[in-house]
Amino acid sequence: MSLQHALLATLLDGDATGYELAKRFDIAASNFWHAQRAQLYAELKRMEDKGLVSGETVLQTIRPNKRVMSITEEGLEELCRFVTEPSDRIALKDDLMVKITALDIADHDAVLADIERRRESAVAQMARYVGDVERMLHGRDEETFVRTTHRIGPYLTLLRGIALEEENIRWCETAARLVAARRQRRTAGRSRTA
Amino acid sequence: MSLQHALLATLLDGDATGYELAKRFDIAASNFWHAQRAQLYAELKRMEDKGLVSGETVLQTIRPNKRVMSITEEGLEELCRFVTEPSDRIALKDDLMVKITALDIADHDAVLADIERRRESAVAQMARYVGDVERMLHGRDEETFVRTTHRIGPYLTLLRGIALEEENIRWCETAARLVAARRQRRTAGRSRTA
DNA sequence: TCAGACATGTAACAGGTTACATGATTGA
DNA sequence: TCAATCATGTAACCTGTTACATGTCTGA
Repeated sequence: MSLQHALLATLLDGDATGYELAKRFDIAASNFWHAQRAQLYAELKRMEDKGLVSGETVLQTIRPNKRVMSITEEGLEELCRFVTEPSDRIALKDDLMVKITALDIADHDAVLADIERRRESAVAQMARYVGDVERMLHGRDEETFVRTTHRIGPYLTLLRGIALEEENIRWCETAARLVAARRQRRTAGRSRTA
Repeated sequence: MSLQHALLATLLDGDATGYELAKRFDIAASNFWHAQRAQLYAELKRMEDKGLVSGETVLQTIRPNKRVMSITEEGLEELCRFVTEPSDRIALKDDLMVKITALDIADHDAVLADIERRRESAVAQMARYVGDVERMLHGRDEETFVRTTHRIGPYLTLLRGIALEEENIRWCETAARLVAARRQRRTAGRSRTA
């Protein structure tokens, strides 16, 4: 299982509580992983038992106490080992594509609305990624950035996120066009036979 | 859960045994879903109990007997209902991106090899999809095809698969270039300080 | 002769989701 | 006043993976 590895990689950005980590993970890993908060707490506990992370309780007065997790030497080693292992194939589940497969037996308007929702969220997500990249480059061009930065990993995953969303948007537009064209045909056919 | 819906959609291509369905699913849904054979048998049984599919046992002599599943009226209705529902967000887990995130702490050569493997499988997968599209169009141009075919759903998911793989290939090339550039820098730095 | 296709399934385990419980503080 | 943020966690349940069991036929 590599949610553990995903969490270790996220901790490279600095120590965090489970709560903070969940939010960070949701942003930083949004284009390649997703996990529930409830899952993180359980996973972090297991990781602590294994010695991959260590948690320190910070007492607070007006807020509930928190446990700040940090990656240990062993965690770092385990992450290194994982990074040099060959990867599995991408696991994905896309509801919309199931609907698209069965599109022809159902109401086209509902599917068109669904495609439009997907397009809109892709546009929004892409804008976020573009902003992140600009903040990361901080005025430098890519070549300079790659030469001078401490870590290029997060930059590369952002590029991926942008490319993925662009592709998403393009596909949504094509699909909407073709489905709409077909709906016309069906409607025309219906009025002819009516 | 919508593995059930994914299976119903796959059965629109015709009746099938669990075994056949698993193979079909692996090909037709390869760019948006993946399921284990063991899971299908369990799921099909549950679907039969619900009345979404009906199975007929076919006795065979030289082969083990088989159960051919077909979608029922109720299954069709349930699928229609599902298609008009709004979709969830895409769920994906990509190991490689976790590795890329943590790339900077580990051996770059291993990651480069991993990126290259990903690129190669994307190239192969794309070639398969392109072949599928050609077989589907069967000499017709897109406009004619969309006007005359019985189902456009499978065509749209194929377009998506192709776009996804193209994007994959492009990203792999960019990432490999940037990681290689950085490895050079590191190696140069090392020899300077040695 | 050996791998792979055909064909179905179970059992054990690992991973993931949803709902619930608690409760103060802060900003709209 | 209402929703959101901070902060942690449990319990029940649902999904998904891996390994195992069985046995013949076909082609390389």
